[in-house]
Amino acid sequence: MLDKIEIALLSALENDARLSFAELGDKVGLSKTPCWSRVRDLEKRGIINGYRAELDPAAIGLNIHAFVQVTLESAKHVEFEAVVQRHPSIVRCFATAGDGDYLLQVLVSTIADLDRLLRVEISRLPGVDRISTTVCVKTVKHRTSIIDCMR
Amino acid sequence: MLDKIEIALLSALENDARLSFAELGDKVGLSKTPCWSRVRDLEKRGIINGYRAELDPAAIGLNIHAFVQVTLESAKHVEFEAVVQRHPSIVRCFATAGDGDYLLQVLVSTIADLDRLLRVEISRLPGVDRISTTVCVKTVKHRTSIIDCMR
DNA sequence: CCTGAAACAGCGCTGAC
DNA sequence: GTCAGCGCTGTTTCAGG
Repeated sequence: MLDKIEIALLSALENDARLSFAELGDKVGLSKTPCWSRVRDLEKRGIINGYRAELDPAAIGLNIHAFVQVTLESAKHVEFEAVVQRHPSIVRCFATAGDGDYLLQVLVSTIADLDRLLRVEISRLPGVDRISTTVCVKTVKHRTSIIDCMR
Repeated sequence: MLDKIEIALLSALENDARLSFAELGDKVGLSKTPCWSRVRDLEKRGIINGYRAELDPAAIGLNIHAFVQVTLESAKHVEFEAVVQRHPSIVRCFATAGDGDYLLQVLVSTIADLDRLLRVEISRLPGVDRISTTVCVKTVKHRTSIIDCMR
């Protein structure tokens, strides 16, 4: 599925997406031509989804980071997901098996913002029965490369 | 704290970290020199933490995505965090306020891997009292740019 | 599959304005 | 902020192992 060179390419690009193909080639032991074509191939196969600048939330004033477990009372999944998609403070949303139907990851500036988000924006969403919030007090680990999970 | 041009730069780079400074300049209405110096400044201020290729976990065989809430019985935080840091399948770890002391995000290939991770690797970690696992069955939303949370 | 060379436009980066 | 400039890079194509 993935050979050693592809894994090396992915690992390098997960650490620094702005590497030039010459630098990339040095890291994986390839000249820039095959290096370029293999990266292009990884993009076409949907393995590389894009290249993103990683920002520090706290550095731009997003000091509150929380997880919200949502339980729906009724089959309002479509409406609920639509609202979630368009809400700017909801960074991620996962449908889950276990307690709760959804897990939301939210990012806001102040506790007042969090309060408003939870009590007036999420709780009143169509079909929401119960929410349970967990505030993140420290980021212990933030792995930048998921390719290491494969070993 | 951040002016309009900086927000535009961050937004553009969160969508495509491989943009050249000339392309970036076009998007924000700047020539490439000030564009370059402002991005460099954003990096030095710690607002831009790096540039990462975003991979599709499922495309590389990481089919199981789960969240694990961990409660510690004793003051073994240091040892626990050290093990978490070095475990390849644990992508993220947050210390939390609320039910549970930590929230782990894990990525593995198969249910068997998840079972082993939970029952032999995490449960037996120093000080672990209770764990509660939530499996992600669908990613509803995965916002690539957090700069939108600021409005 | 890979390398190496050649080509050109465009790039990162510096310095002067 | 702008502009001009240097050397190197990205991308493509080609010939060859």
